Amino acid sequence: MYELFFSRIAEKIELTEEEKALFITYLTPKKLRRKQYLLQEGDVCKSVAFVEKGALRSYTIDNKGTEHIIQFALEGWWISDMYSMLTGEPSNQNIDAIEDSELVIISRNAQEELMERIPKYERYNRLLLQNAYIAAQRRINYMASLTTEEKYTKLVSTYPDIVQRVPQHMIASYLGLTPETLSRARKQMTRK
Amino acid sequence: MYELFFSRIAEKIELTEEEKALFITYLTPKKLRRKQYLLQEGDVCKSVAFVEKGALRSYTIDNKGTEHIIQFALEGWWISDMYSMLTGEPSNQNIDAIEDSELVIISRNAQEELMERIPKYERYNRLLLQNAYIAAQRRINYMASLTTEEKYTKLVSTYPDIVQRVPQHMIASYLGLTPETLSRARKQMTRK
DNA sequence: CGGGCCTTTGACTGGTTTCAACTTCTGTGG
DNA sequence: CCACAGAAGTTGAAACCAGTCAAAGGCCCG
Repeated sequence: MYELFFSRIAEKIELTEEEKALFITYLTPKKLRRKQYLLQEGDVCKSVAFVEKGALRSYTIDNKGTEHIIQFALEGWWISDMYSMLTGEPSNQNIDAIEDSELVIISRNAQEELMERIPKYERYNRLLLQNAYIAAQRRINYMASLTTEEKYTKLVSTYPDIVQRVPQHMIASYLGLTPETLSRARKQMTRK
Repeated sequence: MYELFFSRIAEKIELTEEEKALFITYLTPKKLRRKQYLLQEGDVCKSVAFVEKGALRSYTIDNKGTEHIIQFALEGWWISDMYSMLTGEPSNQNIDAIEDSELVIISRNAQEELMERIPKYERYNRLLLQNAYIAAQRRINYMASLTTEEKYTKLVSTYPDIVQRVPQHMIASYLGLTPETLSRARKQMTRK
């Protein structure tokens, strides 16, 4: 249990056995069925989730009823609505499972305490956020500068596992396209 | 000197006088003229910059020669190419001054050492990154879900100072629009 | 005062969205 | 295990919005 969780942490910081034991007391496992919500719009987000197994997504729904996918999270990824968690305001996002999933949950308080008691974990989180921020900036850049085909190609090369496991209309949503447009772009590409 | 710098840090962590003194030994002031580069595409980014005064922007240039603004930084903001700094690879971004500016520079090494010696500063950076990441995610969401007019309106309400001080074609670039489209959108809006 | 940059405006083009119909796939219950 | 309903993906046609190209006007800076 928590194998992937600790192996991912070990990539960035070294925990002693005692620290690991302490860590475990703060963790809660959780299983989610496909299509089940982890967070619903209107709820306050009170934890972060690490994906041990499965696949989730976070998304918003605009006033026309269209979903906009903010993030996917496969094995080894973290997911939550940090804004809601930080401010205590109700979330405008939904998070649900794309496949049956197994998660490791850390509550907001647990997160704070862990960082207090194990400063290395604060470092871990800083590094994580740094990577997430860099990736987000890059995504913004791609959204503004790439053509439809290029966006899709870039996604395939960067996250092939996502493209394989996630339904195409969600990929389209993630890329800021309609399902029809993505379908047509893919067709175009196979002609080459 | 460094007034704004330390007052912004004080909003998130408390530094003792000794710590502050130590801090100062790691800081380098730098002035930039309007249009002067802080970082050019192809260079490796070796520091982060805090804006004491003035306004900067970071941007990429795509293969058609079009600029895409990634970020603005006014007084109190940080700016750098974190990816290049982290990896040591040449940057694909440019950073230059929109107005004559005064910066506080912290080199990559200084940054690391400061976080080692003053763990609170690591916390500060985590909090900073958290906010930056949240803002980036929100921007992605807005890019995908808002109309042209809504994007502009949102920017005006969120960062009125940016809209006032930055040329309109840069605002357009930041929003992922052409200058013409933004001009027309603004015209539409004044009719209401 | 002049030149260049920025913004605006117009006409045209092209890519994406929208709406609708049809096909294919999937998972759920009989 | 099959059948069938709903979801997902594909395709077509029409409408629309933003991009492109070109030109004119305005404004700031040297």
